[in-house]
Amino acid sequence: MGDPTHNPVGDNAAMRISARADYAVRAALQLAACTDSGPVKAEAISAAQEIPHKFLEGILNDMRRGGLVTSQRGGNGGYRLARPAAEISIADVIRTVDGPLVSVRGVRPPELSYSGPAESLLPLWIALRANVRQVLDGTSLEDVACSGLPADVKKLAENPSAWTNP
Amino acid sequence: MGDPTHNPVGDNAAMRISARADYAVRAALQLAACTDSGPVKAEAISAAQEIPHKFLEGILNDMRRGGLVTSQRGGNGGYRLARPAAEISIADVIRTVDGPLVSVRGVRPPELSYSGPAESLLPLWIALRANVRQVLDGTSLEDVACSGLPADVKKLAENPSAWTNP
DNA sequence: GCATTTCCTACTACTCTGATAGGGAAGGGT
DNA sequence: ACCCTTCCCTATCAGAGTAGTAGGAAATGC
Repeated sequence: MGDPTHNPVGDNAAMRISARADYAVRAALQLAACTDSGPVKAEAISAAQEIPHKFLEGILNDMRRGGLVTSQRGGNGGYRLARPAAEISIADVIRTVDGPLVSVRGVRPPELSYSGPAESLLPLWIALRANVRQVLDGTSLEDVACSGLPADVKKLAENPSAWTNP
Repeated sequence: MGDPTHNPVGDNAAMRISARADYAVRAALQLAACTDSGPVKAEAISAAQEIPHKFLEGILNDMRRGGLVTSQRGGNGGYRLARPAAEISIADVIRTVDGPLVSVRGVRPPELSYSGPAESLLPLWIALRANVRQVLDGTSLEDVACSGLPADVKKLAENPSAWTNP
């Protein structure tokens, strides 16, 4: 008992950022960087960020439907951000391609209800979500691509213990 | 364009707490509550928290292998916490049944590397993870089951805007 | 030896993830 | 008018993970 080499069920994490979300954010950052040089082709983004290009096409399409980017077909078409990079948060991008930021058992925290000794679990999930939002809603594409992370986020990332695995 | 009724791809969230993790925490809380009354049967937990009992059995087993609970078979056997409830964090429980807290595309943040305008994405994920840890590592079973959430967590949960969906 | 309760293995149904393939539709240049 | 480029749409796929269910073997206490 108390087996120190215990490995959980899978090697999969409890809260995971999907490849879609990661790719979407990186694509958006690429668009934020190349701001005043006309539309950027999917192929260019795919090459710059090493994202499978057909997969990326689908993601860019979702972002267009979500109103995050606009597109132009033909000759030298491509994509560009629909709004200034400073007005698009990382959370906006993730929500657009992956839905709500945080859920528990598939439902958003406010829809949950617990009883007995688990009653205070609901406020805990709410606090967790609030903390996730603080980082992802509070950081814009411009912050990441150019001007540097917001002060509070930078502070979190500067703590060396934040970089170590459990 | 900018379709206001846009619904992402699935209705699934970006970062989700699985049913396993939610059940595991609630079961552990139930054990934390019934501390000095001998071992608690899986069936009792399952009834109290409305968790499918065969599913719960598997989860309790994982927690035993992970050294979080001890078990006793036969007559009036059951489960109890292996350590005092104040010394087991919510993160401990989740890691035991679901692996690492946060991952991006299946790998833990420190293993990632980004280039170009996405370079500052790594510290962002690190900050995100730090914030998740702050809540889940900083809250014990006892906090949730009896003594009330830690001050900083309570503060997060008291903000009304934390309770609204985007 | 018998009831109880944990422990183990296997199985199922379904969904999600991370892609790939092929072609159709729009736009621009000449 | 033509053609080339680039986005846009639909379909398909293999593999993995999720949430359970089922049946029985092994331990414990009376």
